[in-house]
Amino acid sequence: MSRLDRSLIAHMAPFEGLNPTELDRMIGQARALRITKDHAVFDQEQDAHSFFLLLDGYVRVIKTTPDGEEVTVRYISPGELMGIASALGRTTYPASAIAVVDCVVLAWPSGMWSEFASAFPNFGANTYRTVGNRLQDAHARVVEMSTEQVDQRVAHALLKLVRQSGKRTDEGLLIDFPLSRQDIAEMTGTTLHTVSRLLTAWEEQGLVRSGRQKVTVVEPHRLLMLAEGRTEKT
Amino acid sequence: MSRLDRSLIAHMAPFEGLNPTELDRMIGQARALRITKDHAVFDQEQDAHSFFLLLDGYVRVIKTTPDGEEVTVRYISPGELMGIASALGRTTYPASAIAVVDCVVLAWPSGMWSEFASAFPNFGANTYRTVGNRLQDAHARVVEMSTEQVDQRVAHALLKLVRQSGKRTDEGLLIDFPLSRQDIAEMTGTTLHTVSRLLTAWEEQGLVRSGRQKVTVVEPHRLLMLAEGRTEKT
DNA sequence: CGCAGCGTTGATACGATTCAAGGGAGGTGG
DNA sequence: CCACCTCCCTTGAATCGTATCAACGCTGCG
Repeated sequence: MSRLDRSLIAHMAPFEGLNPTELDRMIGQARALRITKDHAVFDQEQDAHSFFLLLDGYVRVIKTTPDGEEVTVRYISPGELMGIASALGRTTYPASAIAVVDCVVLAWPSGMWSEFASAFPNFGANTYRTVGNRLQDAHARVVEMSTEQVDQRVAHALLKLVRQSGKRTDEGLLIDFPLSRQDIAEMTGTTLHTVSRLLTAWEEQGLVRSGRQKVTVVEPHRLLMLAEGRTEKT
Repeated sequence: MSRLDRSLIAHMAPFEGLNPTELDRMIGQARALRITKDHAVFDQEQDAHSFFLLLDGYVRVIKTTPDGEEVTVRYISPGELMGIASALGRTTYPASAIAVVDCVVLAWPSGMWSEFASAFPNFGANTYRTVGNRLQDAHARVVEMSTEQVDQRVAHALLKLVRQSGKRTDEGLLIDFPLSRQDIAEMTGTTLHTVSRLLTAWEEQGLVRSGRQKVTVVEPHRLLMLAEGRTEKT
C-alpha cells in the first residue's frame, strides 16, 4: 500500500487554510479507495460509516423515490467532499453516490468528522461553506423547476456540467464523462425522449454536438441565451 | 423599551443546550422588532446586516426571479432562525422574508453570529443542524418537483403547512395564517387557477374545507394517500 | 357605495409525456 | 473476424395534464 502524501489534498478547497502538520494529521487517517465505474461509493439509507473526498473521476449523487424513479441531485468533481452526513446531523446517507467513471476517493470514518472540525476550525468552516453552497444550489434548482420550461432547464443543466468539467476540444466544450439522454433527463425532471428531441434540434442549430453518452457544447453563449429565455422562437 | 428575558428563547430549538448565563449573554445583544403584516423582515440581494429569530407570527421566505416571478422557499414558524446568511458564507440575503401576519422578531447583527457560534458551540451546532435540515428539505422538494404531478405537490404542501401550524378546530386542522390560492401556487410551481380547481374538487370529496385565504384539512390521512399517489382515480 | 383583491369556472391551446417502433454503435464470444 | 446482442438513441403519433385566456361573482374594507 502506497503511502498517502499531503500534496494530494493540499490544494483542494476543503483543506484551504490548513497547515502542513494539520494536513498530515488528516491524511494519516484516510484510506484510499478505488471505485470502478457504475459502482456505489455509498448507498441511500445506509448507515453513514464514512465521509469521502473525490480525488479523481466523477460521481453522480442520486435519490431514489419509493416507486423506483431516480433523481440526480448533483455531480461531484475531484476535490469535492461527499457523504458528509455528519455535517448535516444525520447518521444515514440521504442519497446514493455512483461512480460514472473509474474513481479514486479518500475515506474517513464519520466519527472523525467532528474531531477534525473542532481540531481544525478551517476544515469545519470549509465544510459548512460547502453545505451552504449546496443549499443555495438546491434552492436555485427549485426556482428553476418552478418557473422554467424543460428546454431552459436542460440548457442550464448542460451549462452547469460544462462549467464543472468542460474540456476544450476543437469542436467546443466537451463534458468530460459519459452522459446519456437518460442521465440528463434525471437531472432535469423530464424524459429521455424529450432530451433527445431537444439535443437534435440544438444540433441542427449548431449549438451543441452530441453522440452516444457524449455532449459537446459548441456555442455556450447562445445556449445561455436560450437557458435565460431571452430567445424568441424562430 | 421592555427588558428582554431569557425565558423568551430558552425553550426554542436554536438555543438547546445553552445555560442561563449564555442565554442572557445572547439575548442581551438582541433587539426586538415588530414587523407588521406584508412588510419585509429582510430583502433578497440586500446586505445581510442582521440575522433573526421569529418569536411570534409567520414569515414567508421567497425568491424573486429576474422576470418578476415569485417562488416561496419556505414558511418560518415561531422559534426558527432566518436570515442566517453568515452561516452560509454569504454577505447578502439569498431571499426575501415577508411577514404574513403581524410578527415579533429578535435581531442580532450578522457579525455577531460567528462570535456566538464559537463562544457557544451548542448554538453553532444547532444552527448548522438547521442548515442541514433545510438542505434536505430542499432536496426533497427537488425530488417532488421532478417526479410528482401538481395535485400531489399541492397535497404535500398543505400537509407540510398543517404539520407546521395546524390548529385543531371542529372542522379539522386549520392552517393558522392567511393563505391564498396564489400563495399555494407559489409553493408548488403551478398557477392559482389549478390550485383553485384542486381545492374545490377536494372540498366536494370532503378532504378539505377552504375559503378566502383560509384552508382547513379535514381528512389528513386521505390527503396523504393522495399526496403519495396511492389513490386510483375514481 | 364602490372598488380592490380573492376566488371560481368554462373554453382553448400547447408543451411534454406516453406509446410504439426501429436504427446504429460498441463490446463480446464464437 | 464476423455475428450477435445489448444498450443507447431517434422519431412519429396519440394523449393528457396543466397553463393560458377570458369572464364573472363575491366580500370586506375604506
